[in-house]
Amino acid sequence: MPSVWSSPDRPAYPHHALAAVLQVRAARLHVMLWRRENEPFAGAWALPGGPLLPDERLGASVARQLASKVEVTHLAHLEQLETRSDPERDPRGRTVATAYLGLIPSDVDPALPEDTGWHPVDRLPPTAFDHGSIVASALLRLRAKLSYTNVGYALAPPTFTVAELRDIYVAALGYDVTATNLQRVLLRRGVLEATGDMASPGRAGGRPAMLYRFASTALEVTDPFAVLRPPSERHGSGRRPQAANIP
Amino acid sequence: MPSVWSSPDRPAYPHHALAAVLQVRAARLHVMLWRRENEPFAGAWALPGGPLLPDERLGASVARQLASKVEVTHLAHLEQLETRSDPERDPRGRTVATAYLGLIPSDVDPALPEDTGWHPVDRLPPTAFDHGSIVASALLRLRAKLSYTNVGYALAPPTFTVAELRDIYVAALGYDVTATNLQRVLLRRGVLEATGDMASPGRAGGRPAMLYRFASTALEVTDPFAVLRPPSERHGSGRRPQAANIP
DNA sequence: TCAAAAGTGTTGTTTGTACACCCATGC
DNA sequence: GCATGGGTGTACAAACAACACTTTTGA
Repeated sequence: MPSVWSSPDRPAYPHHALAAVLQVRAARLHVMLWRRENEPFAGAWALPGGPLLPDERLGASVARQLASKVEVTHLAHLEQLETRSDPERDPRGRTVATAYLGLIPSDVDPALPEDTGWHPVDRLPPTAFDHGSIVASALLRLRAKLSYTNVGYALAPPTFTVAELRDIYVAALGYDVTATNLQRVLLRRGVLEATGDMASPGRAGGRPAMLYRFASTALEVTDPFAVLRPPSERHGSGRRPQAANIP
Repeated sequence: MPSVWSSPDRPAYPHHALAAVLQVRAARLHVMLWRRENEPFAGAWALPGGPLLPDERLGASVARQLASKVEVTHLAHLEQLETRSDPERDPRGRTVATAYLGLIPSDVDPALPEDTGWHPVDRLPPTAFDHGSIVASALLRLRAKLSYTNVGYALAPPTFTVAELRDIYVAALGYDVTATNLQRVLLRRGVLEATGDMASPGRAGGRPAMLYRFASTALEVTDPFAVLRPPSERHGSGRRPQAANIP
């Protein structure tokens, strides 16, 4: 097998896999960043990631590199985001980077290396390379998918009350959502299901809350676009169109 | 931390930019493919594309490579789709490829090189590499975006009747849409606007149709998700959430 | 008995589909 | 006038937001 290394007629580029790992912590959405020790961007914060290895796929590469930061089993969701190719993105020389979006449920608090920490997405420290804008992309992607898929499962604990879920959605979406309507929408869509258990009220009292869980922990499109749908099932074949790799 | 940059192995990979260019032709959605002359996959059909050059961004690379096939000015839309990294995707050796989705309006018929042609997406010839599944991804992306953005402008001529637009949507979506409701939805959303002109009826007669155009020829999200919207504008700040890089 | 928290009922609005009906033209 | 499309009007349904109201607990 020919070498993967560069030759004059086959220009080759170091390829990095990056992860924007998001988690709701203390009612705010955070992203995992590590502090660079060396130039370039010494002291700035960067997304975890690193070079793609010769017989690795990008998805596996991200997972491998994240393994040095957190237990990968905590990652409830991982999806490809976009590929950045600006020749100037790394001052040391040209690299191409493919970014992934990762999500961690709010109930785990993985031990992180010394140089790594969580930062609120709406108040990022100085970031290295183009990582700041990658975080912005990740945010947009997450917010979109929260609205029309069941990705919430990747941010929420295994079971939760509607109020707890509301706090997670509010943190992730960045705007207010009422528990009443959140419950109704997600139940109607079959995204949530009751566990049958109840949470005990806090010391302030109040009616005990039901515990819910996500009905599925695989990504599903739950709100196939309301518009331009195919003719209704009454006469037709009943097939709805594939609900898109949004992506 | 040891620098990966100074260490001897800094694996690099040839990177290809590919384009799945779609156009509605004769009431069917087609994709542009060229026939490979040489091994591997000699005789199979491939997406246009080629190697990323040393100071090129991926978007520019796709545009450059497409220029050898069609006039790039015909490309009404171009967006990044996804990056494929399977080590086995090219039997000659490892490559990474980033695919783009391109759209050409139905009223142009660009001259193509000898080896290049249009193929209905629902009846592809044998395809090279992973290009068949990339076409499938492009299709899903297009269909999703037709429903909640104004991408239609990139498939339609500058002006058109609702019936003509309907035919384009039907071809692209792969299921039936009524002209009546398509018109209503797109007008209500402000996606379409009347030109004031009329089309002359065919020789079979019939009421003359109004000519419409897309109000904007830049990609816009026209149906920010109907769900989990922020509190209504009546009291709040009125800001809707960023409508996502769907992408 | 009161405050706190959870959940349900109800109403109004928006947005879409379905389908009947009216309109303008060629022959 | 009549066939052939084009366009509008109306009815119906689904999905959601808003908000009042009821339920169930702790103190």
